[in-house]
Amino acid sequence: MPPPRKPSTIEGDAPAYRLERQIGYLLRRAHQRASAIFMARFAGHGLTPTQFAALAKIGDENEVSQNHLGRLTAMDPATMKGVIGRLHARSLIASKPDATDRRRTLWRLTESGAHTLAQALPAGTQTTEETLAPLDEEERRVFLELLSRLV
Amino acid sequence: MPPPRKPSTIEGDAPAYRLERQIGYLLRRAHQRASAIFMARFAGHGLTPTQFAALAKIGDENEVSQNHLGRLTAMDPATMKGVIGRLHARSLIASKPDATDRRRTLWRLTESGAHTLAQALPAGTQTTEETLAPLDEEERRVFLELLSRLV
DNA sequence: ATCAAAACGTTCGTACACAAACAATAATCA
DNA sequence: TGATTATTGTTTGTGTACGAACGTTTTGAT
Repeated sequence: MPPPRKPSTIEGDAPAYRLERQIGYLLRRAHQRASAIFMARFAGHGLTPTQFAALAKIGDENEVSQNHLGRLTAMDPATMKGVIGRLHARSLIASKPDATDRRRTLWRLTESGAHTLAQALPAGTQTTEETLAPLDEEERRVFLELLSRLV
Repeated sequence: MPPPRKPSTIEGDAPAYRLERQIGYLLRRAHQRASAIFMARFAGHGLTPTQFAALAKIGDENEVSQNHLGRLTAMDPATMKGVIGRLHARSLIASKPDATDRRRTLWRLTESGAHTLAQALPAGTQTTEETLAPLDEEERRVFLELLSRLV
């Protein structure tokens, strides 16, 4: 007669639900690590990942409304408001009302913002490089391909 | 003689830095999506991803100190404090002082917490399933393998 | 046994992330 | 045109995430 099955908390018996196998958990940890690498690389620039993303996209677009920028950078309006506010407080961006839509505020880089962005851009590339360091070239390609399909 | 390279902000010319190719950005978006799926699946249980992770690990460990639980679930002490506090406020967990180390607080599931965890566990598995839906079996295996090496 | 270093948990401050509700404006369509 | 619907941006509230500084307790090295 086999020994009775013990509850999963007993030593030597693996739990049924393995946290470290859930993608949600792994994505959270990978994102934590990527953010930490980013913050270290950008320490001298004083930019967070979302602030840098917003700055880069404003640079690309030249002029963009707040909600549209949120869609371009995957931030909801409430989050965007905060990010914009902090960039604006540092005079990295400036606004003007949209001439044809009085609901909109258009944002663009200031000279200082363009300068900050240009200075910071290499750190962006380096961050991706360092975050992917555990993988070789082929693995990186595959990983980015699969990750892109999960967003 | 090739045309001169224009600055990245000019129409029709792709920017040098592509936000949507940076893993940090992709990880943030994938994590956002995974969290949204989690919250939908766990709406009836009233648990966030971190709360569920903590509950599951306390269940595995039977009895665990606050900082140790933080290491098991990838939360720093300040974050752990908040998560523990909310679980405790709902009486899903209970504490007692560690007999041999007066700095420590040991946490365990209450009956209600064990019940809630048991009820919620299937939703955990379903969340991973739904989050990985865009990938086939082989792709999931590869993705989890690579992601595990990036945490 | 003592003293320095480490670990435990707390507090404060800043920054995402998002639901929900809201006023103002614009777009749509009957 | 006039009413309905959608979009833009704001506010409030809750929940991670983490740096930094702190008091208490334990550990380790001398």
